[in-house]
Parts: sequence; structure tokens; C-alpha cells
Amino acid sequence: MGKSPCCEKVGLKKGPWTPEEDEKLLAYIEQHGHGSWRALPLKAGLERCGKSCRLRWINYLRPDIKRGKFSLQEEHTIIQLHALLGNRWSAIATHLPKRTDNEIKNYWNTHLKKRLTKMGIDPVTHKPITDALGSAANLSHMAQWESARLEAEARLVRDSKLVARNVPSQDHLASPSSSSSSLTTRPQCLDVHKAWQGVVSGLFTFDIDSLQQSPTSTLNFMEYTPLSMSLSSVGMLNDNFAWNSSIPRETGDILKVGNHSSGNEWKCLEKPNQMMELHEMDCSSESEWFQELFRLNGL
DNA sequence: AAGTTTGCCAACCGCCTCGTA
DNA sequence: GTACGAGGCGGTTGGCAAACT
Repeated sequence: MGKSPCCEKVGLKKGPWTPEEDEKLLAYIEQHGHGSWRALPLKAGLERCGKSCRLRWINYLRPDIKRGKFSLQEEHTIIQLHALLGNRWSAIATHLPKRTDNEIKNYWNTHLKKRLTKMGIDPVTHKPITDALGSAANLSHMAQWESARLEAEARLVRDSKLVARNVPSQDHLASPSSSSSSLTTRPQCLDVHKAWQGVVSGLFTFDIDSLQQSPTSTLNFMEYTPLSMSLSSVGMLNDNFAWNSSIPRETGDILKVGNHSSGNEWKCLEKPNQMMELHEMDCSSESEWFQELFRLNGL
């Protein structure tokens, strides 16, 4: 228990990493892998604690990190997942595979949180901020749109919990090694967009309680990834919903088609081996962000 | 031009969980 | 069952740069 003793050692360097240190760390990991983080600094010739090395690698040096502006889809995904998972950045980060939890956390705190607040949405509860009279305070058109969507998400979660209670077995949530057999019992899609439209209930067959209460370790959460959550992020197809048409449909993808109670058709493209396909956008102002969001959603 | 404020983000800190002896 | 080390997580902060006065 308690904190790692390595951080209590005196004489270890702190603060910003120099290019030389980065080079040493990178070279060592490329050659030997990180192995034990605690032992790494000594072997790599670094006067840093293992924790610091690990952080530097994970948040900065790792070759598969995407840097730069977040796309609208990424923002959308973060907001949706935050509504479901709260400040569980590592879990959220598993759905944005090239982003680090630290980066997402920073982005949330510096951009998205403020933006939601500005829109009249409580960034903690994802519900409209109400004034003393109990009415939504100064909600802009966009805020109303977003708040309706988030309310629908919450409703979907509630509905799904009810459905989940009626599911006798959770075997399909077992380890990834059983994924082939779980294909037949895989969870239905978590389609937030449909939820937003308020026409869907009871699509879930997985236990979202356990999803939300999964331990801080991301392992359990990862097991859901190809089956449910990543789909909700960007993979849901609906005729009204923007989809990056450049995303190829591949062998193994599963196209699900069904009908809402309203009679509208819905489609869902499952890409079991793919985490995210992101549509790049450049919105330099808030109004552009709103406009682009409207455009993407065909509003 | 100089001083101040604000925004951003890399990195640290402390706590937690997990695995092992 | 307990103690301990290691890795991981989320909250927070320090320092830099840009924007503002």
C-alpha cells in the first residue's frame, strides 16, 4: 500500500525532460522494452524515478500517440463517454486509442468543461443548469440540442439498466479469449444518437452497471470495446447521422439494420477489429464548432 | 514597451488496486 | 490474513507562452 518509495528518493531529477533524457529513454525502451519501470532508470542511465519514466513514455514518447487538435468526433466521444463514465480518463482514453488519458483530461478541463458550462450544461451531471425557478437558464439553441441529447443518453442508461437486470447470464462479458463465442451473444449497440432521438429503448443486453462500476483498471472496460462502446462513439450509422463515407466497410464488419418504433430505419456498422475512425475537422471558434456539429448531424 | 492576466499542458503527487510472498 | 512493492489512476500544480491592458 502507500505510495511508491522510488518517488521519495532524494537526488532524482524532476521537472521537464531534456531531449537527451528522452533519447536515452526511447533508445532503451526500443531495445529492451520497458520491463520493470522501477529498474529502468538505472539501466537506461537516467536520474529519474521509474514513475516519471513511465509517465514520460506513456504521455509523450510512445510512437502511437496522436498530437494536436481534437476532432469534433473526438470531442463528441469524450462528452458522451464522460456522461456515462465520469472522470475515468483511462477508460475514456481506450476509445480514443491515439490519445492519452492525460491529454483527454487536460482537454476536458481546459476546453470541454468550459464549453458545456457556457452552454448551460453542468459538466459533472451533464444536465442543464437550472436557475432558482427551476427552468433552464439561458439555453441557447445549441445548448438545448446538447442537453436533449445528454438527457436521452441518461434515459438510455436507465433503460439499459432495467433491461440488464432481466439478463440471466453475463457470460458474454467474459475474457477476450472467449470473444469468438461471445459473438453470438454480443451486446447490442449502444446507439446514443438513437437515444437522443428518443425512440429507442431496450437495445442493451449487457450489464451497464458493471460497465460503470468496473474497477480503475481498464482491463475489464477494454473487453467491451469492440463490442459496444466504440460503436457508440462514431460507428453508428443512421441516415440522419454523419458518417465518414471514406471509412471502408471490410470483411468482418457487421451491418445491422432494424426499425425504430417510429418506423424509421436504423443501421449499425460493427467494425470488431477497429477502435475509431475519426473525421478530421478544424473549428477555430465556438460558433464554427456548433455549426460543424449541426452539419455533421444534419441539423 | 512593460507589466499583468489568462490559458494551456507536461509533470508531479498521493492514493488505490493488484499480485506476490 | 497481512505486508509490501509495483503499476496505474485522477487531481492538481508550476512554468511557459500568448493575450490583454
